[in-house]
Amino acid sequence: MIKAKIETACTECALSRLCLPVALSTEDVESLEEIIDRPKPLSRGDYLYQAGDAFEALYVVRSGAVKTFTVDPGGTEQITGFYLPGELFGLTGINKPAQNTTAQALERTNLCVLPYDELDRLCSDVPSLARQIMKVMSDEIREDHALLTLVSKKRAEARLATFLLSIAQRLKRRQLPDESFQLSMSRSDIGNYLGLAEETISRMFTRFQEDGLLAVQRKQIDLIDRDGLQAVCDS
Amino acid sequence: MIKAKIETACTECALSRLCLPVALSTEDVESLEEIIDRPKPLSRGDYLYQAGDAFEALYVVRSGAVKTFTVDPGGTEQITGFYLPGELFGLTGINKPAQNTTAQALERTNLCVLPYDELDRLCSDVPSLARQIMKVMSDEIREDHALLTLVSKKRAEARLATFLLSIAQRLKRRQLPDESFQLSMSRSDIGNYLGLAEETISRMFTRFQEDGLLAVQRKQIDLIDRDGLQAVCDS
DNA sequence: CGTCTTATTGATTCAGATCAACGACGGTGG
DNA sequence: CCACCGTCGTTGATCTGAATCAATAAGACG
Repeated sequence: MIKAKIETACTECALSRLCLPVALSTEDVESLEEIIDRPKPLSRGDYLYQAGDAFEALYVVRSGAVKTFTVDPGGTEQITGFYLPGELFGLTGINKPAQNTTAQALERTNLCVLPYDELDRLCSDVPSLARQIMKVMSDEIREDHALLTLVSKKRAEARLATFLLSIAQRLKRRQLPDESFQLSMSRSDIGNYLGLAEETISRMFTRFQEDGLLAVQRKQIDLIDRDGLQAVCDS
Repeated sequence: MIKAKIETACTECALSRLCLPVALSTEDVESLEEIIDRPKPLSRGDYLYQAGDAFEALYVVRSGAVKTFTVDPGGTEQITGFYLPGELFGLTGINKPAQNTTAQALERTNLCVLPYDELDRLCSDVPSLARQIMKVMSDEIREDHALLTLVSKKRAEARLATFLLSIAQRLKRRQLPDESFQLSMSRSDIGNYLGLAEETISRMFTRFQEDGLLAVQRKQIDLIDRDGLQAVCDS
């Protein structure tokens, strides 16, 4: 079957342990399987949905990366998350009339799409699925609180060091290289996310490099001294 | 019945329109009713639960006020929310081994306690209850994102003005006085929440007063020029 | 190969933190 | 009921981290 490469079943998917199926029986995964859509890959810059769109689905990144952001009434943009392979997003739309977030691909990206009305129906039959969704939501709330602490209480170096270690840790969980990787987002995106100017991000990268913590070449990052970076996180 | 005053049923409760029962049938509210516990009032400073405690329940404020906060590995405290009458909290513990948040009463406070294992069982029978909990969680995520934008992108005056208008709006929804009210949290708590020093909060209060936006007497706040305050939010 | 975007680096400014001192409540016990 | 003490809030002076403004450099892409 030609579509085989794209239509990887959940049961075959290397990410399934990290995704929704984690708490489900084989049988329940098969029910989930039936409602999942795997659309054609998105290109860098493509929107998955925009603020104001009807809420239709949850999404899981299979490959590539996605950012989500809100725009407040005054036009201020705030990036609320970067999503890497195996990560579920789109939860802010649940039971809301419309999306208030926009989601955009940061590079060529493949997704699993979980249409929400069918997912919701499935939740009635499979309580553990509802429970798993709630767990993912409560994880998201906790992560948001950690980010708030970072942005509200830590200095610029600590913010960037924490960000980099978080990316590395998430790559590692997906068994992707975590010492040497490509950032898919711009300096300006990182700054927006961390509440810093893009110039500050640049300067911090330079400083980390001078301090022998990492090697930077544009978007390519090589972690050299993780303990050192970890120490910077607490400053 | 002597306990009548404390044991106000959900169906009688003025807050029920704002609380979980909003999406439930009378019958389902009665099921919910059966699992709700209404303990004796808490005094200022009492802990509802602390980080590390087992996750046992969700909570609704009936009167008084509660703050929740996290403490990161380095000991940094971050207040993650203030909860007023009718507001549900405790969601970060769902499907987690333990609380990572601490909840503390800011003044004499009455609560409704929803034991989670029973609530979870009820969710299997009443899909709209699960849906309503998910909605509250996704609300919380959205609010956290709004707070992140506030802390990461706005100046001190805008942060405090937004905070005050948000309190007023929430009081109004509960039909409580929203022009003239008592803040139950300290300057230091407000500063912690908004990512500012307590001295800065003090100075902003003074400035707002000089500008004729409000009158402050210690914890007593009287809003004078809401449009003016609103304008400060966008600066 | 030229153009456009993204990143880097430097100079200067500024908002808010920090340090320090004082004042005003409010709770407690005599 | 009043006086004391401790906490909380206010105000002032100074410092500093990061923003902003400005210019250049380095890729990316057509």
